[in-house]
Amino acid sequence: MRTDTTFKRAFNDMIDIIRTLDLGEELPSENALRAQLGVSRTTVRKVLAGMSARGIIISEAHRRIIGEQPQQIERYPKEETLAISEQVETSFMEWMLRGDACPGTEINETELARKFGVATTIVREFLNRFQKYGLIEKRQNAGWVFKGFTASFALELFEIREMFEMRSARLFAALPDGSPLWKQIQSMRAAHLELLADIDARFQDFSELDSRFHRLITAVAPNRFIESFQDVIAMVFHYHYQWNKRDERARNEVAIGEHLALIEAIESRNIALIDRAYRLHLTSARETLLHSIA
Amino acid sequence: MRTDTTFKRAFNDMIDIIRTLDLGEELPSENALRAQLGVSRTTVRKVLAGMSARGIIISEAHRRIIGEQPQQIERYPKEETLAISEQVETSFMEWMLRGDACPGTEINETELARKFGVATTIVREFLNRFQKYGLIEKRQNAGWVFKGFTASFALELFEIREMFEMRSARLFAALPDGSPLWKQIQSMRAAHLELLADIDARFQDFSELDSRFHRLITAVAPNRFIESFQDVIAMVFHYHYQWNKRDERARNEVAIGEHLALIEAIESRNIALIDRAYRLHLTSARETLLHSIA
DNA sequence: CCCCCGTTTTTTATACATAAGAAACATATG
DNA sequence: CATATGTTTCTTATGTATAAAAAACGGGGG
Repeated sequence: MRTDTTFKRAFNDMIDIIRTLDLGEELPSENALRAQLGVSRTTVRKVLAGMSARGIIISEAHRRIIGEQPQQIERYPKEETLAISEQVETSFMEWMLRGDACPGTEINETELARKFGVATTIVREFLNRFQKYGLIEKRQNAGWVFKGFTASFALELFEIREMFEMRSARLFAALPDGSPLWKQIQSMRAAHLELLADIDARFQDFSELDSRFHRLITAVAPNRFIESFQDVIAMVFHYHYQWNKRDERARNEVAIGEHLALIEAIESRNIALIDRAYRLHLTSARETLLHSIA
Repeated sequence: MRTDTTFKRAFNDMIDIIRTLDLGEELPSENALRAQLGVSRTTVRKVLAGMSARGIIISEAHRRIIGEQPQQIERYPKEETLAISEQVETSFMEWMLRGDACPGTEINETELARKFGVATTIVREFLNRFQKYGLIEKRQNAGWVFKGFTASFALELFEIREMFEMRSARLFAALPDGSPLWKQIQSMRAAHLELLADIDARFQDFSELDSRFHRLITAVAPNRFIESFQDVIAMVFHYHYQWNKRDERARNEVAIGEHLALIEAIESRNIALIDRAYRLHLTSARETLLHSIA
C-alpha cells in the first residue's frame, strides 16, 4: 500500500553518484551510500539490487563494481519520486489557486480524496498539517472551510513578517564582529549579485534565494516560532507565484536590489538605516502580493 | 468504529435543558434543540429516543412532553463524552509532563498508540496537529522527536508573546472612544475584581480568565497568526500548570494584580505606561514559568 | 410558503490491514 | 575487534472498512 517513492528517489540519486565513478571502480560500502543518499540501508540494498539486475553494477562476493554507466537507463519520472502526501500538497494548492475555491468554500475530505485519487486518510492528514498556514479552518464533526487567499490574509501575514524580520535585523546589527554570520551575509550578497548578472536566464531561481536570505537573517537568534512562520511565507511565495507569472522577472529584479540595499544597511549597523531598508522591502513585497491577489 | 461521544455529550446537555422545564411541558422542536445543543438533528433525535426509552420524555403524535424529571438517571461519565482525539491529547500531555519524556526522546507512533489504547491513525493525526506547538518535530520516514519542555522553549515563547501583546496593547490605546471594546475591558476588570474577592475558593478559575483577557486585547486588530499563537500559550498554561500546582494561589493572585494594572494603563492610553505594565506582567509570567520548569 | 418531522444519503471519526522503509540483530571477513 | 553484509523485526505510509454524525430530501400541516 505504501508507495516506493523513497526507493525511486534514491535510485535516481544513485545514478548521479555512479556517474562520478569510473567503469570497473568499486562502489562505496552500503553504509557510506546510506549516508550519502539519506535513506536506510534497506533502501540502499534495494537500489543496489535494482542496479545489479540492470547490469549497471556487477556484484561479486563482498564487492560491487561498476559494470556499465547508466546512460540509457531511464530515471524514474519525477512524479513517481514524490510521496503521496507531497502529491496531495501540490494537488491541493492547484485546486486552491486555480480558483476552484472562493472564500467560504466548504472543503470536503471525501470529495477531495476522490478528486485527487488518494485515500481519505491522506487528505485528512494533509489538511491537519496545512491548518497552520491560516488558510483553512476546521469545524467540529464537519468538514473544513477555506478562508480564502485574500487581501486580509496577505495583510495579516505581512504584519507578522514585519515584526519578526525587523526584530532579527536589529539583532543582526548588534552581532559581534567575529560572528561567522557576517561571512555568510557576504556570500549571500555574492549570490545575489551573481543572480542579478544573469537575471534574464535565472530569474526563477530567486524564490529559493529569497527564502534562504530571510532565513539567514532570522538565524541570528533562533526562535522556533519564527522559523515555523517562515514556512508559511515560503509556502505562500512558492505556490502563489507559480500561478502568477506576471512581471516575474521585473519583480524579482527589484527584490534583489532591495535585498542588496538591506545587506548594506545591516553591514552599516545603523538601526535607522536598517529599519528604513526593511520597511521599503516589505512594503514593496506586500504591494506585489496584494496586486496579484486582486 | 466511531465513538458516540457526541451523542453522550448531547444527552448530558439535554438533561440540563429538561431541568429548566416543568413536568408535562412540551419540548422545543428538534431544530430548536439542535441549535441549543450544537449538534445535528440526527443526534438530537437519538437523544430524544434515548430519553423516551427511559420515560423522561413521552412522545405522542407530533409532540413530546416531559414525563418525569431526570433525577436518578445517570449522566454519562465525563470520559465517555470526550472524542478519542481529545483523550489522546490528554494522554499525550500527561506522558509528556509526567517526565516520561526528556528532550531528544524519540516518539514512536505505534508505541504511543499501544500505550494509549487507540488506533495509530489517531496518534498520527494528533501529532500532526500538535506539531504547531513547537514541542515536537518530524523526521522523514521515521518517527518524531520530542524537543522538550525546556527553558529555551519558554524563552522563545515569551519573546513572541511580548511582540504580539505589546503590539495589540498599543493599538488598543489608539482605539476611538466609541469602541465597544472599552465596555468589554470594563467588564473584564469587574471579572478580575470578583475573582480576587473570592480568590481563596476560586483561584483555579484564573487560567481561563487569563486566556480570555489576553484574547480580548488581541481582538483589537484581529490577526489569524496571533490568534493561533494564543492557542500555544493557552496549551502551555493549561497543561503545564496542571502538573505544577506549587504556589498556584499566590501566583494567580499576583497575576490578577498585574492584569488590573494593565487595564488601568490601557485605559490611560499612555503608551509608556502600557509598555511598562505589560513588560512587568510578561516578565513575571516568564519567571514563574521558568521557575517551574527548572 | 415555512416549519416540523420521518427517511435517505453523504461525510467524518476511528479502527484495522499491509507493503515499503527503518532499525536492530547476527554473522562473516579482513 | 571493527566494519561490511545478510537477516529479522519493528515502524511508518497509505489504503480500506464501518459506525456515528451531519446534511439533504420529501411529505404534511398550519
